[in-house]
Amino acid sequence: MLATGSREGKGTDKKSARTRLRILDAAAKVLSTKGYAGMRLSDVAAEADLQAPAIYYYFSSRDDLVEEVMWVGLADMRAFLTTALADTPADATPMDRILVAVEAHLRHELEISDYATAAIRNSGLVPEQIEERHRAEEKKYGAIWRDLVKAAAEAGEIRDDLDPYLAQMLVMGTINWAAEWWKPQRATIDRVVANAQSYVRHALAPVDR
Amino acid sequence: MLATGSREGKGTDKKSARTRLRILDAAAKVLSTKGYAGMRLSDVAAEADLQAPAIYYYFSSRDDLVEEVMWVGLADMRAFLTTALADTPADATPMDRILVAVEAHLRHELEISDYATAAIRNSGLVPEQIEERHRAEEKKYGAIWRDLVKAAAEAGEIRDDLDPYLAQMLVMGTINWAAEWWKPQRATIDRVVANAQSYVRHALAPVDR
Amino acid sequence: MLATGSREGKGTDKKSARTRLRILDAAAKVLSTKGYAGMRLSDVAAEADLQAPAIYYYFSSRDDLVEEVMWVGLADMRAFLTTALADTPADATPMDRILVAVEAHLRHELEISDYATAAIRNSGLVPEQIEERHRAEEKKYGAIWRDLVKAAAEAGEIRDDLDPYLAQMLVMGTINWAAEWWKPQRATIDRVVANAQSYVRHALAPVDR
Amino acid sequence: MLATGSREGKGTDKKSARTRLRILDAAAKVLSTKGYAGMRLSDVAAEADLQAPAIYYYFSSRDDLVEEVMWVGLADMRAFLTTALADTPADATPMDRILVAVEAHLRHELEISDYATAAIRNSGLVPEQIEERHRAEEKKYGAIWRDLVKAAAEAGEIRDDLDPYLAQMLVMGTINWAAEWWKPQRATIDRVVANAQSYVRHALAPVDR
DNA sequence: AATGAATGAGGATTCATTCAT
DNA sequence: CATGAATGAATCCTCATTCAT
Repeated sequence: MLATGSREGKGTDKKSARTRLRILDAAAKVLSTKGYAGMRLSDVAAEADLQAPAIYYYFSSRDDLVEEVMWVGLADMRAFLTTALADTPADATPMDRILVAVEAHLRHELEISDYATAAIRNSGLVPEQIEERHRAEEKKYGAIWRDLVKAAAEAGEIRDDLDPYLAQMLVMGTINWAAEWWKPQRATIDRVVANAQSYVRHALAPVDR
Repeated sequence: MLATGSREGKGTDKKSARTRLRILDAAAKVLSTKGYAGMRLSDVAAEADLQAPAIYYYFSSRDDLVEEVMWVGLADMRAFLTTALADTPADATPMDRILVAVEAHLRHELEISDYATAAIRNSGLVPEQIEERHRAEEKKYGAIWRDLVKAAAEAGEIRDDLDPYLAQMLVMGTINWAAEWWKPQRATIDRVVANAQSYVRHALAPVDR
Repeated sequence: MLATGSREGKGTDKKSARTRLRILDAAAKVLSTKGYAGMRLSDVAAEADLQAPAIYYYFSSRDDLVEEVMWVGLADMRAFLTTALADTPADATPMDRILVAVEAHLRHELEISDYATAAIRNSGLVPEQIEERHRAEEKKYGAIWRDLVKAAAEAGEIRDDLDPYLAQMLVMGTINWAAEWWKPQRATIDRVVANAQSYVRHALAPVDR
Repeated sequence: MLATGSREGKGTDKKSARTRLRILDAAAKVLSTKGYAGMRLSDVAAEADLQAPAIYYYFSSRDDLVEEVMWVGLADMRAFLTTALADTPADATPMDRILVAVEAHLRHELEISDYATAAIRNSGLVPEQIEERHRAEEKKYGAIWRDLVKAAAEAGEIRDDLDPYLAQMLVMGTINWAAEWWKPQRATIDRVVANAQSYVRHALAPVDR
């Protein structure tokens, strides 16, 4: 659905690039639904409306395709988050920035969900080789959050009884898990975002007195 | 590690029952690591220290085994939670009970992790047939939480700006996600529990005034 | 490297004919190295410095290409041998003529080796259809040798204890096998020729008395 | 048809060992006919009268199977040759021993032909990995011949104008090539052996005077 | 109660071949 | 004349499952 710019040689051009993207989208969808081991190339091909061997014209192996989906999932997420934070007014407090991040993460996860869900859900299910490179990208994303939490802690916007690392992980759980339960019928994304922001703010903030 | 009683015929006996449990434990372990589609019977067999065909003496199919692991995962969790709540002093507030539930869930998830993680992680990855029966069991577990949240909301212990359903889901995310990141080296379970309880209490509670 | 005239329409012209030859040369090389079943059109294309589908402009199928290589291999060999024998002085003995043939065969095999090796090595490995037409060509080549041996036998230049047919086959082995072991580093072609001639002459000739 | 003793664990016992051997025999047959790249596991399976996947119960991969066939081909040949030479009377001359070797090689090649032909024909057609290990075994076999030729040369039983290395190669060609042309209809093995021995003796021996 | 042996149904991947450009 | 894109027919290999013992 959205892939950060163009990657690799073969076809930044027209038809070719679109086919490649169609395959990537299809893979993201299947991957987020069936998981790494459950993704069959024939499913991906059907979803992309072509024959399975055609995939090999664009990706050298199944794992190559998976890796790119997961990479795109995280990279797009990071790009989205980075942009959102860059757009934050200069006078925003560290906690404001955390809430901006919560919104960005949720909106991306629930709207572009295929890539993001694929990346999130298959985190521990892929073979070592993919895992490693994925882990590296994951670290970069986590680093942004760590900095956000750290800044808030130093500004006294996080309660003393919370360990910054654990706090960060609990927040990630709060928002990552949404991919598992959220369905459009249950609540609008706007409502989910509003609730999650309130939930997270109070979860972290010192008690007003 | 712990399976709530034995269902079905075959083995309430001694050796037989123990082998069956060994297989179940092995399956839980593999299932929580590799996911539904990635679990091979030969892996399970190796982990249980026997040959793959032997599994068929105790389970009629791969899916049957998976289903039982996931069922045990949830059933044990529910039993554990129910017991914990039953042991709560009569004068405990609804919020106190929620925090007891947070602790029970986390301890079970992180200590007995294999069954619980298997059940949690594979929630959306199993085939319809299993999914359906699992969903039914999941509902029962969710109902306990729904009642806890509802009671707290009616007692005015949950902020007005939170939708009870969404609040419940956010809490589940907070604690379910721990299975993905927690490792003994990073923090003791006691610390995780304490942090999560504080996090959840403040996430839900009305602002002190 | 050398193809006896151009058969078929397509390209007696310049560039076209050259490309066709480049493909044929490439196929000969790959065929002599990897064998019939191991020859991939993409290998041939790479060797000829073009894309695989381009081959179809010059040859109607993979087998067609193979067949032509093998045919050229034998046809060139026969042409070379025929020329060499025609150049033999009128007073040459039948044995002299055999030794001329040994030299011609060896030089051609080891110098133009690709086509010859391809033809020799894949003799029994190609599908029936090709095999049959190849066998016919092979017979013509074998006929020359049969006549050479026969003439020598009738002139009393071959020992009585040798069966002419078997003798011919043993000679063919002596010289055909060189394609398998000969490498420029080990010995010059001149030395191989000299040794082979001596070897064959004595192998066949009646004992001096 | 004949494999030197028992190799590896799985089954030196009854049925299992026999099935394994049936597969090996089948592979040798197909390999000698179609060549490395042309050998399909389904062909082997059909020849061995079982389903293709069953092969994986005995061999871990196609290449593994090929390698064992080729190894057996050479190893059996060497064992056969060694035995034949050991049985040679003490007063045999070096040339006598060469002729014994010629007979042993030919008989083995033409009678057990599948393994031997497979090993001989596919010498240059297999992938590097197999080639390397095969080459090692081939060296051992070649060493026996080198010693035979060397001994004959030192005893003055080989003409001075022949290079020992080239002479050895020419002999190998004489006898190896028989696998390509010999068919029971054309001549008995006894006749082939007799002709080849006479051919080789005179090819190498100094001229009587 | 458990295993060795074997099978059948897939699933990834390769490759000759086609076709529009 | 040649290529990029795509396809269909294999082919290797894996894995759940069966069955005789």
